[in-house]
Amino acid sequence: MKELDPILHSQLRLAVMSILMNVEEADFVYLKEKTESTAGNLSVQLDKLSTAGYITVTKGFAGKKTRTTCQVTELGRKAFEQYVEALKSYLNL
Amino acid sequence: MKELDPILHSQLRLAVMSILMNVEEADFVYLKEKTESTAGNLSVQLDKLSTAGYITVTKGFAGKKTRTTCQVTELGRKAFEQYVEALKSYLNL
DNA sequence: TAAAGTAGTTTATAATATAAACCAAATAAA
DNA sequence: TTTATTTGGTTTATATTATAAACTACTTTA
Repeated sequence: MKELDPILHSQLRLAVMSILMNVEEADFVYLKEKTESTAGNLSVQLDKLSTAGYITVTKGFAGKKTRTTCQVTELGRKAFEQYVEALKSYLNL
Repeated sequence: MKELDPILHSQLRLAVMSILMNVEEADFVYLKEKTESTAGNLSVQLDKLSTAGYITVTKGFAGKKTRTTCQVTELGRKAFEQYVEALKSYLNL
């Protein structure tokens, strides 16, 4: 049986990646709302995705407020697609 | 976003369930080989699935050797199907 | 009958996820 | 204008989970 990438096999990280696969970019606040996660948890998981090279995290400003935006990388896109393929063999899809 | 049943969202437990969904029953040794897990890990995860009511574990004999066989329950079958549905929304399938 | 193998379980440890506590800047209220 | 309050996060402590190592009991082989 295929290995399931442990970086992606986590509910919150998978949710974040799932969102990022369908948009150009998404910011911290949006991801937090969409995933209904706590800020702390989200922050940690974004770090892990970023450290793995699956997303880029950019800190900027929206007016005077800080704004953290995320984008999936090419590596992340590939990892996600491979994860989906691996999972299919478990789910009988 | 839908919740992913934490009992199923574990590589080894998911692998076991995936196997059991397609066969009448499977024994410990077979599951261990198929999943390439250690006996200890498998034993623990079978317990969890059993405690959740997702599988039944029956201890019997094959000749003089002990033989532990597992079967998925109706509850387990439903949980697995719901898990698949929930995952689909993450994977864009 | 001693050694090695089989079929597991129990327990200790490492890794993970999660939330609570915290911090800094901006805005609102007194 | 100083003092709450809110916003947008990060760091750290804790609970949960996964995993393998160590162990048990019984069987087969030498």
